[in-house]
Amino acid sequence: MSVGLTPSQALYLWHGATLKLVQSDAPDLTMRQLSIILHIYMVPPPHTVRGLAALLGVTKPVITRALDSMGSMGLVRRVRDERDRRNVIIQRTVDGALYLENLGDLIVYEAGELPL
Amino acid sequence: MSVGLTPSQALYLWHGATLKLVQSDAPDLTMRQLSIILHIYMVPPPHTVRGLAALLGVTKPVITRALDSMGSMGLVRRVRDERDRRNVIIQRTVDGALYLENLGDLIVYEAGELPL
DNA sequence: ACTGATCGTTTCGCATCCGTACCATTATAT
DNA sequence: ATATAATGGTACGGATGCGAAACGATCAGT
Repeated sequence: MSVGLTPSQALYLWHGATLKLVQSDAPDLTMRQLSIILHIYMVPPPHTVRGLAALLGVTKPVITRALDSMGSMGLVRRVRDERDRRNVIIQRTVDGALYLENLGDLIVYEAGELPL
Repeated sequence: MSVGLTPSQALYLWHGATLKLVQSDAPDLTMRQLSIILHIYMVPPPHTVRGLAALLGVTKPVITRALDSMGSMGLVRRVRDERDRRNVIIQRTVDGALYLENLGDLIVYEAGELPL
């Protein structure tokens, strides 16, 4: 199954998906927050604050605040690393998995609506 | 050319694309702003403040402010409708077209990196 | 001409996000 | 034991976004 995508199709896809995302009542994540939660769920652990900050090219407080926000939404969870108690390991949650599952379905649906 | 996309592939695609977008020096658009500019460029004109507000399900000032921001970035342009001077027609710009062209290429590149 | 509706903008108070700088805790090296 | 480094969090001032409400300009109906 190939995912050959033209630039025009790519933009149509993003147009439809972001529109649905904005229209929905789902929590309105920042682009950075979305990038963070996607990374946490799509890339094998462990994930740390410092690692995410370096990956995104932003400062640590950005990650801390994003985890605060998404944590209060129940999308991610913080756990102290017992092997090195300076670290905080960011973990997935059921609600976070549901959120991304919903996002994935939304994009797939938009892809189905694409003009070929 | 089919765009069959599994939910997993969709999330990988968004993961890669949002990550590159955050990492880049490109102006950091809000999800709403991104949705607006995509709509302006992907859907035939005319585009008005009220129409966009209704489409996104947000209030008018949100659109006004988004146009202020993106206007100062040179991504969109406002023009009075001479047939009905109450209306403001939102138009495309060269810089806006370049911005979206870049976004489209970025997504296409990520799609090429997708695990099949 | 007058009235009411429509459209975009502005103002207001509030919430959130940003980067810089600093702090508390914990680990490592000497 | 002490000093140094590393990690995440907090405080701060500034920038930006938000919705509700009010405003000025313009149009349409009578």
